[in-house]
Amino acid sequence: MSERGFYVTTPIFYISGTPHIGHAYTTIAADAIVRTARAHGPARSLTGTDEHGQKVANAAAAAGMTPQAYVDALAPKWRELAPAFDAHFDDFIRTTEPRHVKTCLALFERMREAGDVYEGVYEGWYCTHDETFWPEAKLIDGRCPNPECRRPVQWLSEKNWFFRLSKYNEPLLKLFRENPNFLRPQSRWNEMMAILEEGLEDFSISRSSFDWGIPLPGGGVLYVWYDALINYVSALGWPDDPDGLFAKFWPATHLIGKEIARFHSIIWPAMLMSAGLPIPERVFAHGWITSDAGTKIGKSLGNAMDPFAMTATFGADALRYFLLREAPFGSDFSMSVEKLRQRYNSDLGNDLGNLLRRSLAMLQRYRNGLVPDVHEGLVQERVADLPELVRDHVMAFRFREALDEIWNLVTLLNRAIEEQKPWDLHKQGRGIELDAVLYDLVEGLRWLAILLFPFMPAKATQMWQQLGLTGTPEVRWSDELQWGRLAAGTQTAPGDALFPRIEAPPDEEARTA
RNA sequence: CGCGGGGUGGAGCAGUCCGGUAGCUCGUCGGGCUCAUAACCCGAAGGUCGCGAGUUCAAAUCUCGCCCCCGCAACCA
Repeated sequence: MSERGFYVTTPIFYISGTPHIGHAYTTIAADAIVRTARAHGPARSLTGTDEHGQKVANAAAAAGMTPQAYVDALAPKWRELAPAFDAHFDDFIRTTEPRHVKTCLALFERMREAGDVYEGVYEGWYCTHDETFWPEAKLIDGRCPNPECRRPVQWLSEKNWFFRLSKYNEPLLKLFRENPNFLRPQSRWNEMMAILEEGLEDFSISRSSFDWGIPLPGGGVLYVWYDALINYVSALGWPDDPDGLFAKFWPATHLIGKEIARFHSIIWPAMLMSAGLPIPERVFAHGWITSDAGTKIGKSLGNAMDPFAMTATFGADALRYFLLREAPFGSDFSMSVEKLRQRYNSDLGNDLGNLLRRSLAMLQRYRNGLVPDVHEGLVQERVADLPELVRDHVMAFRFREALDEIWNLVTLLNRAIEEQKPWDLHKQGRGIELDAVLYDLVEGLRWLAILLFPFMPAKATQMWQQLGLTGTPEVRWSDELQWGRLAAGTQTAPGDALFPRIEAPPDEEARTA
């Protein structure tokens, strides 16, 4: 890694929504990647809330509150999201904070100076109920095309600021063609290329029909999406950059859901180009989590799995593991409490948890829990290239592949026990061979704790402590993933089962919201 | 012609871009072991890779057509 730090962001969450498994997914993935990056060099992560827009204003009015009081009341539930999943973010930004307002206005000004912001008339058929403008062609019998609405629409027009997005059509095409990795996975790249090839149109970046937004000098407020995207640089202190964060960490890696790929891979880069700032390093749009029936998880469908309830049953680390191991990152996948339970029992309980327990139990029984002399050999050879493999996978968002590699070590150690049969070595008094196996096991487990820390920070720390180590496995990989760092004579401390078996499927409450 | 995803052994999925003995997890069956969370290890059974045609020495993979499932088209990550 270069001197420049690694910077990953989640989208900022729309404040009046309800946290669901999808938010947890993005949050967890961002946390795993930043923890991995931090094991190699400086790294920073950001999440936050998107608090402007007419919907928020309306909801606040309905609740009899000012918009500010309303968002202040809702912000805590989003702050609690990350900690509930053992995720740690270096910063949490709210779009109502002064630092964000300042940055937005500065960026707007830059774009205007560049000649990319101009005044125009924003008009179209408007459905008051849905708060949406519809193109003429979409209307059905002159009414709102939303099947659940179908109300009459009215012609609205207001004077607003427009962003000359069309000017960046060619530069964006060039970007996509020359740097296919700018947007991953491939399916999203294809989709966005199609949009670019169709041609981009300028769009309105301000509103004058309501006032819950960032006020512009000449009147009106910024369009909520325009304002929202800027959070990624306002959190770094641009343009003043008092702490040098922008210089050190920009450009970012944006982790998003596939439905907002257009905003992050087309509009946002265009805005940055206009302002003369570097575009994001990469945008990765992950897939959606669906229920067993293959239907999308969403509050409106009434099938949202409550991620908080799931952590109550299985623990945050198990949920983290499941989400990152179950499917290739980027595709949709379905989840259920039953699937989670199965993976929990087989991968975590049987393979990993049981490995730790049986290893420490033998060490306890045969060597009073003291780590024997360092043994170099086959296991050492086999794991030599593991850290690099895992790191490369994680940094390319291949979480599942990273975990597959790590699990190869789990299997290797379990197999080593079967093949070496420590209980026989003990009975036969073959102490040197017994020490060799036992060392391979505990040192292998130490490696596992370090490698698994980004995925399961709490459980990896428990492993660390049972191995008799102090602190946490949050260490520099280049320093600590050296075979033989586990010192002879270390007193191990076997403890509770890492992942106690969960037999009965949890009640239905855990799977519906 | 609205957009997109998908159809691979009992279940869930990789593999498809860059053709070449069809792989993983779970489950099932058999065996081994007894350190361990009835866990672990080994082996086996089980698939004409949705259908048809084409290209090719060779197709799950490329081309064309068709069938079926699902999501989006509502500011839901």
